[in-house]
Amino acid sequence: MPDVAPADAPLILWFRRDLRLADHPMLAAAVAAGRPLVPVFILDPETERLGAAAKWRLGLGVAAFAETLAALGSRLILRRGPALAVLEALLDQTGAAGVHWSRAYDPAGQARDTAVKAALKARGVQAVSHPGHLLHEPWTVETGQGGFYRVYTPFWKAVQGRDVMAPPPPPKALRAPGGWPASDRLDDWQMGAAMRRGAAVVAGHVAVGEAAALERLHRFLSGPVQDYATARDLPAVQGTSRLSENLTCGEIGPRTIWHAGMRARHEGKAGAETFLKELVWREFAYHLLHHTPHITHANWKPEWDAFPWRKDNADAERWRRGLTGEPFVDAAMREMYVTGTMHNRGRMIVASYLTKHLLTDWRVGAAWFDDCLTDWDPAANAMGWQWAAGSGPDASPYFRIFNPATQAEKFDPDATYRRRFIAELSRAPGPDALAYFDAVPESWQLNPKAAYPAPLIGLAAGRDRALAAYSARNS
DNA sequence: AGCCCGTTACA
DNA sequence: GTAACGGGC
Repeated sequence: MPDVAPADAPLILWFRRDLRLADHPMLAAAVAAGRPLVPVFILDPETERLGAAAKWRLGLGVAAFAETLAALGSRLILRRGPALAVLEALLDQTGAAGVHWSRAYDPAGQARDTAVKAALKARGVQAVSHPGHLLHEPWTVETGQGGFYRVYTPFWKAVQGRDVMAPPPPPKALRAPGGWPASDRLDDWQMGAAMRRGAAVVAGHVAVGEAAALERLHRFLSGPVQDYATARDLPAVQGTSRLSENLTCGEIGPRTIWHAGMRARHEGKAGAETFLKELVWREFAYHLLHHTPHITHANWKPEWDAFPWRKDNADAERWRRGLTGEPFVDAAMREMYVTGTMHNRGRMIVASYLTKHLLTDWRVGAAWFDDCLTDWDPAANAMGWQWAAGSGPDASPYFRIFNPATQAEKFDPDATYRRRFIAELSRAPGPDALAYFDAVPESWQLNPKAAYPAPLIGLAAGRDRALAAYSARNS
């Protein structure tokens, strides 16, 4: 639409999970428009619904981003309520010419954004959504037949040779409006309320903000990337970039990571290609989420609706508490409580154990990850759980059941990881193992001196039971 | 991005 | 005896 608003009418920049200055197409476009800018973060119902750890972590990101904006002579206005109502009030208060944001790809976010865009356009103001969260818009990657990809490897082949937009540089200054609209105080939002005791423990393991994210990227590419292909599988080793936490809040853009990874590959750094492939796994998850949004809540393959998953149950509660008696499983579950993240190897093992050995619905596990992960991502969590359960695309066949003991021998041969997180296995437990008891709810009444529990189910018996349930459904 | 068991090849 | 490999789950 033609821009007929007065020249000094500001633009509202609606920030969501894009809390950065660099590699930010929306911000670059808004700065180029030359108008005063009113950055806003809205605690809307969709954001309120985040899991405890994700919401707490997002709050830290918002605080850091507000400081970043302040250093540029701008501000981050905080408002709470349904997004459309908040934006309409801000439009009235500022006389803004329009609202810009970076696109969301999850079903709830998309539904919200579609309604907001329609309503704003009906008011006669600009409503512009921009790319930025992904390397490529999901609808632009197509198979030869014009469909979407269901299998990772062809997706990777389609994506690896594509040009990725060069990241726009960060703006040096942001033009302030003549006056600032009122802002809530972040502390009043209590975004960490649901974390209870856990926040104090997990706080020691986060790296918040754009500068911290870039530091992680550069540290990784200047060393650990060389061993990434093998070290990434060892949970006792810090062999990964750990950027998932920053990516999910948008404190770093995927295009920045892509170009840095490509440079490392050109420089002949071993592991760089494997690293790029992991970034493309994230991209693939969003591709699937866009084309099959039911992946978040329903079996991706509907024939799995007949499978007799157990709903939530006492075994699943033991799993949540890191008390299955299976050391690799419990170490990983406790790692999540202590650090807010879980090593990828651990995620595959605990998901296999819950869905196969404990025959429990993958949605029970996915819901727990929603609540506990500071790096929670709607696309990756859904794809990962369905991959593990066997109900997803490009999924492991059902019979691919992880054996936690075999996995431990292969990937944690000296038990460093298991002992790091399970106090009961050491006479002198280390700080991470003890921190678990400080992080969990007091109502669990856990104590590091208690005996480590016997396994919930034998590994062979659990495997046989899962295979039997599967073949009963297929005969 | 698995596991397990049977077979085979070779020390 | 044990490592490597393949097929079926």
